[in-house]
Amino acid sequence: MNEVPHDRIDDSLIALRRILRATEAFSRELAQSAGVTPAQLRVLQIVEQRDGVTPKALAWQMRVGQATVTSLVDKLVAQQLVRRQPSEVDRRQTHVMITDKGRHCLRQAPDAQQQRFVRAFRRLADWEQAQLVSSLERVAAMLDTEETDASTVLVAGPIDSVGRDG
Amino acid sequence: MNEVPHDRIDDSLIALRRILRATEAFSRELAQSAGVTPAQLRVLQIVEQRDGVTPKALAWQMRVGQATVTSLVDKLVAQQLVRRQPSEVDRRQTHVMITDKGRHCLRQAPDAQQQRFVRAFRRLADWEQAQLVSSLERVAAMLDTEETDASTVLVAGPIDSVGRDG
DNA sequence: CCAAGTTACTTCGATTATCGAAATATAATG
DNA sequence: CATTATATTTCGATAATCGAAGTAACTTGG
Repeated sequence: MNEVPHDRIDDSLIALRRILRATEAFSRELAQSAGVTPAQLRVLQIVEQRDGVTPKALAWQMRVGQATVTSLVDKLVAQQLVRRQPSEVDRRQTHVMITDKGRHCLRQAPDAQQQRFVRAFRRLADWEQAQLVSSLERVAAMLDTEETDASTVLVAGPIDSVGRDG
Repeated sequence: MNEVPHDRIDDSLIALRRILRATEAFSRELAQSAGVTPAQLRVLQIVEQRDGVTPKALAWQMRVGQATVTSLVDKLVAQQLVRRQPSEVDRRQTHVMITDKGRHCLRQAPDAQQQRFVRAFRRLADWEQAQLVSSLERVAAMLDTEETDASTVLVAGPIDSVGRDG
């Protein structure tokens, strides 16, 4: 098992690269079809998932500074896609809440990436699906650093309710 | 096989999300340790792989406008990491060539992500590695659109020679 | 209860990435 | 040669991002 042909590692990295590129490209299109920028869409998605999230948590999850989050939330507030609500328990804190318009905006985005993925996934046989999940999780574990809080990732992960349409 | 539990799809998307987040975070660190910005690093990596690449090809591969590439290449030229060389066959074209300093800069980046991945990969049993490659390629195929030119992806994919050190 | 320190957030100023439109130079075509 | 097409750059604008400084509110030691 020490004999590892580099071809396989390269193949994996190539595939990973393809996945990343596809996702990046889709995220751009997706944001455009929702009428917001990619960074704003990320915020909006997180806020929908964790309604009332604080700017600090947003910053941590997105790996950007708080100043950046302030700026992004400003833009979304200006478009009335989210609103700020001061916390009642700790008035230093602000809760970012999604608005109906924000939800509607997310619904506008057909999420072509997930649709494509879901369609392809459904065509796979049961054992293939299981294997796919296991492999993806394995790769994720390989790349994940310890600093990543698993629970947060799980909460933040699913991007959007998927397949609930049928 | 029509009965597809959504849990599995969600699990896949969660894992994909984790992979993306890990990669994003690493790319930031990586670029920082190389002394350039993430976007500049992407250009530098591509230029190393496809020395003499034209701005148009760069723009296509990165999915950004040519104006953006011009700006990025400007920055890299200012740091003497790449240079522009007018084409001799078609003087409208410019070739972007990496410099020794540019190569050195890339070497400075330890590429923690790949190292971590490679280390983990080597610990897997043979059959596991094979399965991983196959699964990743399957996912990549699921996400890839037709517009993506396979040959270009392959040329551009491997980011860097990997594992050649040991 | 208050002074000092800490925390959460925003503001400000600067840099970078990005785009589209216009400009420039060159190639190709008829 | 005139026109059209292509490759690139320039220009002006917007967005994302950061660090540092500022503000308000909580916490804690006395």
